[in-house]
Amino acid sequence: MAATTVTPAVPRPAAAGPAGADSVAVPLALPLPVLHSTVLGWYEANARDLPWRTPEATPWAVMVSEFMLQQTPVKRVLPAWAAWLERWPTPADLAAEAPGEAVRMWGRLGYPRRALRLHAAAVAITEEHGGGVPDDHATLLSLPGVGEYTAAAVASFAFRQRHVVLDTNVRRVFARAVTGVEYPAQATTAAERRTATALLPADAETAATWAVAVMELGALVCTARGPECGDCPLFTACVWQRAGCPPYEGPARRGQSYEGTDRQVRGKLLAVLRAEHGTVEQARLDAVWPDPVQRARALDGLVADGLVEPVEQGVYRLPQ
DNA sequence: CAAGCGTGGTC
DNA sequence: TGACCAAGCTT
Repeated sequence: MAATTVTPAVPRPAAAGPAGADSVAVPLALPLPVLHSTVLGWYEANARDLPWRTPEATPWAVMVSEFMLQQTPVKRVLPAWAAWLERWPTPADLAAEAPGEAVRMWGRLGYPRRALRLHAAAVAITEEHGGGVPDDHATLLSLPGVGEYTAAAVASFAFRQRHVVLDTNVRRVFARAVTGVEYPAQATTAAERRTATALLPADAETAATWAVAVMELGALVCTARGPECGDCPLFTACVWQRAGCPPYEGPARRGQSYEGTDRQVRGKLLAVLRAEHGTVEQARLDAVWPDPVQRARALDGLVADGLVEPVEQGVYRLPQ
């Protein structure tokens, strides 16, 4: 079958060259409609049964899931998400509480600044947007803790709109299937965005399902390590596969050291504060880490971030 | 824009 | 076992 050339949905300015000169050649050996039906069919048969994907899931429930899923695996999010929504079924419910309660409820999901930002987003929704999660991308993007990905995800998944949803899974699927490399670059490029735009179904409802379907393919089959190419619906079309699965070439991908870092100390300090419902004396915090310099730096950082509130000299608590 | 930000699991 | 990974955001 001949390779299909896909023209971007949003053409570049004419000044960039003759018409079509800047079109994105997508050497996927599949016509676009076949690509769509292949991935959508795979999704229908293989999608996980996740609670935030059910018709009963409110936009707020979808938004909470997106915050929690930022860098945290689905398995750990599932129970936390259910407990969160049980306690705070609407943005107003969360906004009515102290930010420290959000931090406490966040538990051990990691990156607790997300809890603070989710609380701040709930306050903004309640005070500035009539209590309902905004349905347009730009307004979503203006909320604390909502970046390009999360705004597109909420608009797409909760409101069934047509958006390019580029997360780490989608980027990896396109890197392999379309570009023919094992891993995408560290930062999202304009070329990636053009490719994703070119492949997005025209119909909004279809595009919304397409977005979650490609993500799911990346999460379940086209994984970072040990992809199950034998189970992949794009096996025969995949450019990386056709090239013989060449290994990643490029700069070493950044590792996340943790042992001995300020992050580890912050985690230990905050764990003490989370477990204590009142105030905490300095001595209890001093017990979590031997180095007083690093300990002080970590605590200062938590205070600067608003995750910890100094009450008086040597006494701290979660923010009220 | 590269670096910083938690926590747990995997190979 | 240490490096890498997990639906990113902010500065």
